[in-house]
Amino acid sequence: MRILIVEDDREAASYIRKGLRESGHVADHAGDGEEGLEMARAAEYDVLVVDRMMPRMDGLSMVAALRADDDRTPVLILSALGEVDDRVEGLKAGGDDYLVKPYAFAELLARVEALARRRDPDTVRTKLVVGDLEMDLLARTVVREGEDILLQPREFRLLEFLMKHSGQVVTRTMLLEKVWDYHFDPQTNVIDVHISRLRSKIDKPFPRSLLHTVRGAGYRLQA
Amino acid sequence: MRILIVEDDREAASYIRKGLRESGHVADHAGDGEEGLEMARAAEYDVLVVDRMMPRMDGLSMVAALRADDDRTPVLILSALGEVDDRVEGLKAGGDDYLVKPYAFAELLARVEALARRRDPDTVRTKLVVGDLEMDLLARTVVREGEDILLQPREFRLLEFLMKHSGQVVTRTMLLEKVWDYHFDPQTNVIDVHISRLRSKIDKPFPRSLLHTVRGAGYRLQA
DNA sequence: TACCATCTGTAATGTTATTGTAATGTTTGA
DNA sequence: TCAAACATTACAATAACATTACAGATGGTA
Repeated sequence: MRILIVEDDREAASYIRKGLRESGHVADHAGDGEEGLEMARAAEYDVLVVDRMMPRMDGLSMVAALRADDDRTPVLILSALGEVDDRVEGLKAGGDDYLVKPYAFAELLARVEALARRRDPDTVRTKLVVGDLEMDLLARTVVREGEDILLQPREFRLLEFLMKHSGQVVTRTMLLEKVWDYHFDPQTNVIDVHISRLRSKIDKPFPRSLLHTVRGAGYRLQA
Repeated sequence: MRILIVEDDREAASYIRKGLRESGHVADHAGDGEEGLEMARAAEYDVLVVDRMMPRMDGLSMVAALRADDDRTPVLILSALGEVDDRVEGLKAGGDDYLVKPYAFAELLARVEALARRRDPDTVRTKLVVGDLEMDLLARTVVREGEDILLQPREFRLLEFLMKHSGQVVTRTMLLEKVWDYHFDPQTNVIDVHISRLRSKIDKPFPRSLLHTVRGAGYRLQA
């Protein structure tokens, strides 16, 4: 995600920037409202994080100017003021959310991501990618190294779930609930069998395997 | 909740501590900034309550040092000074909230709990860090100095427990109950064996060891 | 209806990794 | 210096996982 931070306090800005980058986003920085307006007009950002009080042009004026241009990029306003009236003022100026200093970075991150999600109704991911393995949810196809792989419906659901949680361990209980809709332990080895079948299709024909067993815990899909 | 009180006035400290404990929290105490910094680095706290003026290292310097480490644990600063400028200074140093003496304990409690809640509204702690040792609970991975470390399930549980109580002595009885689900003494050396195996993986290959024996008491994981 | 193909779960069997035990060695503190 | 506490090692039992074959269910088609 591309995020523009408009904040005159360089220290605060670099702190936010660093945190956003660590969470996998691209973050630019403008030092005041005028510069921020210019940058926001020049490039497409997914979210703007705007300090309320700044030299030259304050945050609210900047947002108002942007909205006058018909730019609807979501804006999170940062402010040291916390009164209800200030909050209302901030939202009236065109802000989409309002965060009062001091705030925890985790909260800023959560709000920024919420704003972005709100914009395009939860960014319907239609393609999943893990390493050289790709799944197209609409076409219901799976490809690895350019080779088409045919999966049975249950195998497809299983792989979809694993791909959506790639890098994380997925437990047997999670699989039973999310892939089989079982809410009890069937006392059989259904999972083992399907994992085995899936492996024979997505891993066996290729040099590097993606589906790893984490003994005592579950399975992990990882490049 | 785990809270660290950094306060040189022992009487004040024990008062706060007692109150926090009565509210169901675990509260540790450090007598000055240096000790506080050390303890905060060694263990994971949910909130730090830091007195502003202390011998050796004052509260603001301590918080600044912590932030320089990229430690974002929420900090409530206690101070006898009440001017607006002091408050700003406190927040600039990296404090998250500021409470002026004299205060009512109820207010301190409210603020501490608010800070903890604000930190992650719904995010569960998924990563544990002790020194250069990191554990990702979702991915079920352990890394030290950038090296991946493979652990057996029981070793993983053991280390997870030690990391969650880092800086504290963990007794054999605690380990038997929480890692083995034994509620009796198996009269064997299971723990010794597993501690040994864990050490050979997380400590032996590295210059500084983290897992220390506390003779007659148990073990302590500390940077 | 009968036929066929496809999909999925079960169960039997094979394989491997993990864990506790016990034997033995080492350190520590009184 | 001695006993207790802790550390290390090897090994065998067993629990966890993998694979295969098979059979019931389902749905389409003549």
